[in-house]
Parts: sequence; structure tokens; C-alpha cells
Amino acid sequence: MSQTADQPDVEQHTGDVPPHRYTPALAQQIELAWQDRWEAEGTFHTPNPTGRLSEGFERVADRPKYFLMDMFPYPSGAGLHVGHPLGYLGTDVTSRFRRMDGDNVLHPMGYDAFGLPAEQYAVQTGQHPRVTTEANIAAIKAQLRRLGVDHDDRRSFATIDPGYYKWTQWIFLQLFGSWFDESAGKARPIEDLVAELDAGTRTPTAGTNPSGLPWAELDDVARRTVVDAHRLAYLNEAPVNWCPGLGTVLSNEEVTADGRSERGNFPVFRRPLKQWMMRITAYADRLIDDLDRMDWSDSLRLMQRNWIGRSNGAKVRFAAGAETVEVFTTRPDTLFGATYMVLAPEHPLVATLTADAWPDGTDPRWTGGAATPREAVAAYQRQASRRSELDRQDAGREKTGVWLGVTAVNPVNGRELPVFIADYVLTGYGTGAIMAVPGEDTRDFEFAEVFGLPVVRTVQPPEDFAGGAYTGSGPMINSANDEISLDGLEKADAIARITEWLVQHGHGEATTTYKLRDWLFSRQRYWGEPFPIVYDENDLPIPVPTSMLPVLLPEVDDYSPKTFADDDADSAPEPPLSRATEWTTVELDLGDGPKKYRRETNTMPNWAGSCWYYLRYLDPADDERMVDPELEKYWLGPREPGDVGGVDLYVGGVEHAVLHLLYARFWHKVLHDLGHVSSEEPFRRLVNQGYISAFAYTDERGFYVPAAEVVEKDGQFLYEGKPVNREYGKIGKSLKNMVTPDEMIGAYGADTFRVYEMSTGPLDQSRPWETKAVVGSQRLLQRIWRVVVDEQTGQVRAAEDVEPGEETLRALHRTIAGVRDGFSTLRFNIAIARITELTNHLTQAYGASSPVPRSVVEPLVLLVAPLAPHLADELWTRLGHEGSSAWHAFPVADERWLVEDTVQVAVQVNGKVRSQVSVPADADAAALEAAARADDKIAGYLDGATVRRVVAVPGRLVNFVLG
RNA sequence: GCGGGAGUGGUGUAACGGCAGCCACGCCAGACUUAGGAUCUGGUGCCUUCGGGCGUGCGGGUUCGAAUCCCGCCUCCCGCACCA
Repeated sequence: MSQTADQPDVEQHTGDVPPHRYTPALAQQIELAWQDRWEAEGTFHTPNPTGRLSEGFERVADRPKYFLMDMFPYPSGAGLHVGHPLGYLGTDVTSRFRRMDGDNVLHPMGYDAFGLPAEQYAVQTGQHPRVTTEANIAAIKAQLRRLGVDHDDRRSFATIDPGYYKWTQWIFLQLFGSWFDESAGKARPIEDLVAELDAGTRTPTAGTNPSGLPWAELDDVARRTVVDAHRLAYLNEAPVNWCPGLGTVLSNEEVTADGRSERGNFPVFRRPLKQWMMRITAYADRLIDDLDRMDWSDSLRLMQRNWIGRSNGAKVRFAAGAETVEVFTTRPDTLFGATYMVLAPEHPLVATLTADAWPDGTDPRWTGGAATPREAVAAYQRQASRRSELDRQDAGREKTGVWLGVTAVNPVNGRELPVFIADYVLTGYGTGAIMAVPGEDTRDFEFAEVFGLPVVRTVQPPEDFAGGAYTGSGPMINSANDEISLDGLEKADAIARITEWLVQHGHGEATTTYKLRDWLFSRQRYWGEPFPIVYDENDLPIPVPTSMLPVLLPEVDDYSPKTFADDDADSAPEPPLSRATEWTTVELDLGDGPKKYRRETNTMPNWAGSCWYYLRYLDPADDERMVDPELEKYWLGPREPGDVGGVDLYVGGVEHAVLHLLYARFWHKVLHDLGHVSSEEPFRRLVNQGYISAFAYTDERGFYVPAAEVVEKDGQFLYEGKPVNREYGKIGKSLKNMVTPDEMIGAYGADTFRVYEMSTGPLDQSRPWETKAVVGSQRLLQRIWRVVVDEQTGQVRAAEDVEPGEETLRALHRTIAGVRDGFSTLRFNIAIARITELTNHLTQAYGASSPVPRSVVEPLVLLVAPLAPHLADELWTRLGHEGSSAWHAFPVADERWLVEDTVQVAVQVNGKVRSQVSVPADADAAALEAAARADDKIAGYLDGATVRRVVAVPGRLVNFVLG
């Protein structure tokens, strides 16, 4: 371990410290011994109600269950810093507290290990990803053990274990084997669909039957194609996010707003490719609506709501020559104000709509300088396709576009609307076409200004309105035809009326659109779960029978991905598994005799393994089932009818707000629909822990200097005697401000490190790291130790025959109440403050060596046990108890000692505190007032003044309002 | 631009609408010490003529009473961003 200026040198002073002091060296010794003992005795084994892990359940059968967990770590090889354990310690303290307080607590931990970063790390180090990943897992496991966390180690696994990914593949087959029945609002087995199609009670969903022939007239292959297009996991040829720098395609959630890969920051291009998709959009409504049934933070729910992006509106059809252009709008009430239309440059109707020649007198601004509409459109499309995502999304850019040379007809008033293409309309949203209402839409107004298009106002702006698009509320104007008038109506009524009219006349209908897209599920990488899919001679997908799972990831000579120049948009993905020629074809007997099949060579994204791992903790060794339904019901089932169920407390970083948390909810809902789980949601309560950052320092050249060697002097920061600039940022090697748990544990012990991390604020709050402040937590633990153990003799100071005084009893019970409050609200800092107060009180009341009442010492040890479990267990056994305190009942405050006999009450005059009076705790308002008036100081203020009013709040204060 | 959250000592933080700053770091002083980066004790918001005055980003409001509730503004953080 490196020595740095901030760390105390333990060895230097051991010569003259008392022989039985709680020193870092003693802490180490105690901690290692207890960690061994907990493991040997299975202290933290949690019994299941049934099955393989049910031994000892009768001991906890009458306890309520409590399932809490962390977002499991991803062993990247970069190493843990002091910020990483924050959440793990938060759940650990909670877990230990709830176990002591009478819950059957499940607190497991596993490892997310497939995926890009692990593969990249392996490529860098020239080793097989399994080798590096397993080494990294072992390292993290050892670090967690050294922190003293209470995970049930029998339930641990990694997503790369064949026994685990067998069931990841099984879940994929569940998704492949089902479809979303819109009328039922849920997923159903695909066999039901086939049966209903056969029976003629259902027709294929729109867009799934390219031939258009009736089901009965389709041949087998055509039927399979139709059915495949209904599945929740389906193959689709569509523009996807192709990232040449990573050599793989990515999901929308993995691409940043400026069109780059979240991982590695490489450019991403839209490119049509045939890929596996997950039909998450079918669940958009339930994913939004059920957010309100869960205990998640408002901000997180909002992020999911925004990502799903539901908007209610209407589809409206406009006739354009022989064609019909369908638009989506959230403001059908402004239909009378539409003065032109815009299609996305990639809209499929552009080619058919485009005119051969410009009509006479065409505004030169509309032509893009081209001789014909076709030339103008071709040029504009080319320009739009070359434009990067970043450019295209720059809202500040001047609007561009060209006219197609044709018009469409507004169904409400017959007005001829010129039809443009412009890149401010996006292909992927709504119908890829809009009606433009410059009077009430800012973007349309900007376009209208550039192209000289008319503006018709349909909402009355206020008198002082400055001009431009008016997006506020107001009565409708200019909105009437022979049959309908919206004039005078407010927005909501107007939308209802016009929608009704559109439906009556066949011009449109109410509809809902979403920003959420289906989840792109294939990756062209080696280090992931293989798909349990093979292809037959028709190139159609066939599921591998569950009896043949898992489909093992084959060993290959070259597992590195085929990557390309970052900006090589025309490159094509090449899955590493396609090079495993032995593996790619396989002879199987799938019912009609042994045949050759071609394997799917894509792998799953690393989100797959993390989508359902919480279920596997219930029994990771179950080889018969993904999860035993009885265990799922016990640990995750609804607590009462209408409850969503799920993990009782899930702690993790906010960076997974729309990735892991959305995908996992989707899978869980599918599993629920198919009857595999009783709960409707995976995570009932979710808390985002804060981040720990640290100061970093730059010298006069702007280079970072080692933060640990910077000293502060008179408000200045010095490195090697020279002033440096202080910055604040992420902990890491690049800022030279790395501090690791191992260093802190080496210098102070795990308990001190735990107490320090928990003392710096509520769990969900971000905070700075400050090594020099850790000593405060060490001093606290030393004082607690000293209250129990005589530092000179090593004798236990607790004595049965010493009765605590009243003040000590009050201090104890106030502390119990405060610590409970802190633990149950994840504000561990409050619990630690109360424990500190009690410890300081005992230190003062009983000195360094006189006996301390056992009736106070024991509760103190139990109170601190969730925070500093090694120290507590050591003291607990020294106090004469057998074994760990982990299962001992947590102290309960006695109300008797929480209420005071007499209370100090503030006396205010005109709202300012002028004095204090001591009154009986149950004194009523009149008695309070009398006591206050009797106070000399107050009498002085009241003398000669008119008391206009007296406010007396029993137990709180008296306020005299003078006239 | 839209949406959300937050602004309290030198620092991390704490305060059912009721005595602002619990607890800790740091700092100051003292005790024990050859010594102190150990331990223990006391002090520590700002100003002060030592009476007191002023203090929770700024300005208003509600209230007997506001860090807390309401309105406006400023600053910072987060999310989304031409989403029709």
C-alpha cells in the first residue's frame, strides 16, 4: 500500500498507545476473524420457504420478508475506488438493521459479466474475456468480503455462467414464443395466435402479411413469415444504429443525443440491416402507467416517462392527388390554421408525390435552385442523408426544405396546401409527416418565415402578444366551416369536437404515438449470450428446444470484433461467431428427422443478463426452472391485491434510468403475462445512491498533480511548496485523485471506512470525498470501544450492578429512536450523529475506567452493529454473548424515557426569542402563559405594553404579540 | 428552449411551520506529555461600543411565527432537446 501524506502512519506510535486500544491493527485483526467466522457459520444464509435453500426456514417463518439488493457490479478491470461501495454499504446497513429488527432479509449479490467493456478489456490485455472477467469478479468479491457486507454467498452467480445464461436464453424463447394481443392488452403464447388465425377468429395484424392474401390461402412459409412478424422477439430489416468503431449495432438507448456511442464515443450511423428486435413498444402504456404504482423518485419516473414519450393526438389524412398523406398532430384543434405540409426527406411517398415540373411563377425560395422538383428533391435528400445527427438536431439552425411541386387538400376547408420536404420533420416519429400551423407552432413559424408562407391564427393571442407563433392558451378563432365551428372553444373542447368530426367524415381518428422505439437486441460481438435460434432452408428462424439449452458460447481463435474506421458508414457488421465455422452449422433433430441448420451468429446485448438477475437470486442452482413460482411469490409477489410486488429496495446509479430499468421492467411484464411470475414489476422501491467525487489539483501548466500530496496552508493549496488550482470531479486515475477502499481499509479498517461513508450524508446525496475527515469516524469507534473495554487492562467495563441515571436513560432512548429513524429512512448520517451523542455522553458520565451500566452498553453495541458489524460482534462476545449480534433483536425505545417531565420552552416577544422558561411537559396554554409572564426578562418587555395576542403552544413556545 | 431538483458557518451536514446550525472535519485554547498528526476537556455563524444587533442565494407575500408554504428573480446540478 502506498503511503500518502493524509494517512496516519500506524506503526510509528504503537509503542506508547494503551495496550488495548482499538487501533487500525486491532481492527484488521478483528475484522478478518469475524469475516471468517460469519462465512464458516453461515451467519448470513437466508432460508427460502421451500426447496434447496429452505433449511432453517422454521426459524424465520413468522417474520415478514424483505428483499433488498444493489445493481450488481460490472467487473471492468479498472478497479474499485471509494465511490463504488457507497450503495453496497447502504443496502448492507439496511439489511443488517432489518434482520435485527425482525425481517427475513434477502440480500444477495451477483456479477454482470457479458458485454462490450469486458470484451474490450480482454482484447487490450490479450487474454480471453472469460479469463479477465473471472479474475475481475474474484477481485471484486474479495473487496466486498473485506468490507464486511452480509451477502448470502450461496446465491451468488455471474451472468456468464452457463447455468445462468441457459435461462436468459429460455426467456428469449418465451419472448420469441409469444405475441402481444392488443385487445387483451397482454402477451399471449404464439400458439394461441396460430389457433385463432386458423379458426378465422383473427386476421393478421396490419403490416404483417405482405402478400395480402387471406390466411387460409397462404402456404407454410408465408404463414410462418406472418406469425414471425407478430412475435415479441422478431427479425426486422430497418434502419439501425451502426457503429463501425465498435463493429456492432446499438440500441437507441446506447446512442447519445449527438449521435455517438455511449460506450467509447464513436460515431453512429443509421443504416438498414436485418436485426433482432424486442417489441417493447407494445408495453409503452403499461410501462408509463405503472410508474405511478411504484415507490421511485419523481425525477426517475419522469425520465422514463419522457423516454417513452407518449403523446395523445390525432391522425389526419390529407388528399394529395391520387395519394393520401397521413399526419400526426397533438393539436388537431388548430387544423384550420394549417397552411402547408411537410414530409420527412425519407418519407416513402416523396417519390410518388413529386411533380415533374415547377408550375409557372413558383417562388424561387421553394425550389432549392433546381430546374425540376425531382432534381430539387434528390439534391435535398442527398444533403439530408449526409448531415450528421448532431447537425440535424441543432434546433437553432435555419429551416431548410424544398417544395415537391404539389399540393394537398385540407379536409376541413378545402384549402390547397403546398407539400414540402424538410429535415426538421423526423422520419421516426409519428407518421413522418406534419400539417404545418405556423400561427401556433414555433418550428412551423420559422419555416414559414424563410419560405414566405401564410400564417393563419386559430387561437386568440393576448393583447400584448409580441408576434410569432402563439403556443399559449386562448379561445379558438377562424375555425369554422359549414358543418362545424370551433370558434370560442378552449383547447380541450376544440380537440374533442374536431376529432369527432374527422372520424365522422373518415378524415382521421384519435391516436397516441410514442418516442420509444422497439429494442434492437442483436450485437455483432463475441462476448454475449448466443441466441437459441437456428435457421432452416427457408432462412426462417426456429427456436432451439429448451431441452437443448444452454446454447454454449463456442471457443474461437479470434474473438475480437471486426471493427472499422470510425467514420466508415458503408461498412457492414461481421459477427465473430460467424468465423466459428465448426459451430455455425449444426445437425439437429427438431421433429422431422436429423437436418442441417444454420446457427444465429449474433449475440445478445449485455442488458439481457441484467434484465432478470433478481429472479435468479431466489435459487441460482435450480436447473429445472428459471425460478420456482413459490419462491417468486414469497419474495416478490404482491403484498396485497393491486400491489405491483417486486424487490423491496433496489439501490443503484441513476445512469441506468432508461436502459436497464426499462428493459428489466419490460421483460418482467412479459413473464407476468405468460404466468411465470406473480409480480407485475421487478422493483417496487428504487433509490439512486449519490456519487462520491473528489478534489483534484492542477499546477501552473494545467497538469494534474497527485491530490493526496497536496497540502492546504492558510487557504492556499500547495504541491511541493508551489500553489496549485483546486478542481472538483470524478475520482479516477486521469485526475490523479484516486482513493481506493483497500487503502482506507488498510489505514483504518473496514468499520471505520463504513462509518465514514455512511456519515457524510443521506444515501441519495452526492458528496465529496475527504480523506482527512475519516479520522472522525475512527475516533467515534475508538470511544465506543473505550466505553466497553478498559484500554489499560482489556477488561470489560460493563457492570450489572450499576444502574444508569435518569439522564443516561433519556440519552439512550432518544438515541434508539433517532437511530431507528435514520436507518429506516436511509439517512445513516442521522443515526451516526445520535450514536455519537450517546457515546460522548457515556464518555463524560463514566470517565475512562469506571464501570458502565450493562443495560446501556449492550444497546449501544447493538445500535452500532449495522454500521460497524465487526466491532459490534467483537464487543458483543466480549460482553459474554455467544456468537454474532446479527440476529439479536434491535433495541426498542421506551416511550417513558422519550417524554420529559419538564421542558424548556422558548418565550418570544413579537416573534423574537427573549427568554426560556422551564415548565411541566404537560402544561397547558394557560399555565405556559403564566410561567412566561412570571419570567423577569419577559415581565420587563411586557411592562407598559399592550399585549394584543398570546400564542401558547404546549411543549413548544409562548409568543406575546405586543400592540 | 422545455422539464425536474437544489441553494443553510471555512467544509460535509442537521432542524413535525415553533429556540437556525445537532453530529463531524477543520480551526483556537487547555490537560496529560521529552514530544504529538494520539487521547481527553472547553471554545468556534457574522458584527458589536458587550446592552445587543444581524443572519438559511435575492426581492416580495401568507402567518402570532418561515430555512421550511406561495409568487417573482438569480445561480448551480440533472434529464430531454426541431418529438409535431
